[in-house]
Amino acid sequence: MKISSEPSVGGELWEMLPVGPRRALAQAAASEFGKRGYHATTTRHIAEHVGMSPAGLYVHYASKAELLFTISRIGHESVLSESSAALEGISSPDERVHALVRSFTIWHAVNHNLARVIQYELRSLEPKHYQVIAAIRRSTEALAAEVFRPLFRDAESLSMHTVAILSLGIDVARWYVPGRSPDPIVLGEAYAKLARNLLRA
Amino acid sequence: MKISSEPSVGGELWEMLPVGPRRALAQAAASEFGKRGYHATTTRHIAEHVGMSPAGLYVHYASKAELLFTISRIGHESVLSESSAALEGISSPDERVHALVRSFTIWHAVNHNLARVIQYELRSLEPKHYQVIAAIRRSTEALAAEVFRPLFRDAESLSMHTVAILSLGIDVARWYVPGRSPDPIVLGEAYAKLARNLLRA
DNA sequence: GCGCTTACTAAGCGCTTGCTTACCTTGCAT
DNA sequence: ATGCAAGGTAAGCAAGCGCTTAGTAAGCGC
Repeated sequence: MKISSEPSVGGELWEMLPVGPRRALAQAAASEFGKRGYHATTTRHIAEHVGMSPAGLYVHYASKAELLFTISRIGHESVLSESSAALEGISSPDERVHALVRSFTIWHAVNHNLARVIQYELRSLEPKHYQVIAAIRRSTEALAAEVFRPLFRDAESLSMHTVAILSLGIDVARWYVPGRSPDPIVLGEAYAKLARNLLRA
Repeated sequence: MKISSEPSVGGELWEMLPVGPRRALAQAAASEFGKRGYHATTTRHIAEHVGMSPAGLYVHYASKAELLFTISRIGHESVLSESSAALEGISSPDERVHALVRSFTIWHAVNHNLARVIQYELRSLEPKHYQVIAAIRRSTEALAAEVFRPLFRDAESLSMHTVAILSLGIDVARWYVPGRSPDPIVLGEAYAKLARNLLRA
């Protein structure tokens, strides 16, 4: 049943936005926010990135905050859906751990710029936006905990190991440098093995 | 020889600054930068935090950037010295790994606010300041690699495992919440065991 | 007592910020 | 042909920013 659509490592990230200025602005904002941080990035930076006047941005987005929200939502939904997709058809607990960690790590390596935004700019979201994002994050964490649960007895130990393994993937966004760091797929495979070592207590 | 001075978990962090407004301002800035981020924090926030007028800050620091540099340097030097101190008198490779990870993790949990600044505001440093900070970071990473080296054959594997284990400690700064998260010492002990599991390949 | 340094404040300057306004095209249904 | 919505620009506004200036008050050596 996986003939027509392979996982294809982060291809259709921006597909939920129409081709055109709305998508281009979101991509530009993701790039700039990821490089400089939300508060250090000006609307003029973003506009210039797409070759538009500063005012042109407001034809497509109501505010800089809405741009951050859009980006953050797309990123979080992508992580969740790719993690979920990676588990499809896999039933062995060990293999499920492997598939999840591998997918999660690869996502943060391939999309390290966007990952920085969604992981480190949560506090820059407006309260109403944050609530929406937080809900998606809870789903992702719940999915991970569900995958790791078969390997644990007590909830406390499960919780700590879940946090630790997600930490490994998330922190990739902080240190990953395209040229100097390992290939995403190599890294994902290595981290998946690391996680399985970590989980045999 | 350890009669008078125990490690004492992050006690003398600010002692290199004289008691008084200079120290108070640094602590206030660390607190505000950690909470809101460097670029979202204004000099008025910091001044208000110590009950001073916005202009009073500039009697003790030349700029907001110098405040960030001072904080970052103190934090990085503290991590390095505490990590180094934790290894004193320990010769068994396994125990050295345990001591380092334990100390590193505890530091990031106890000082999670300052840790956020030193780990996530590197790009906010001015180029000249960054060079100084980067040198300290290289020392810390070298220390960690030295501790892990006895357990590895090839340099590539050592490098990846070093990054991964430091990731665990650093990412504590991102998610740690004083009331809801484990006690720093408990967490440090747990993560040290995690790291030893991780390192038996 | 005097002069000088140190620590601080009130006021505000120059600049940048996010965003708005007024206007100008272009494409297209009627 | 024409009316009009959609997408863009030039100019600029109000607010907030880091930081400076001018002045005050207290402490201290002599």
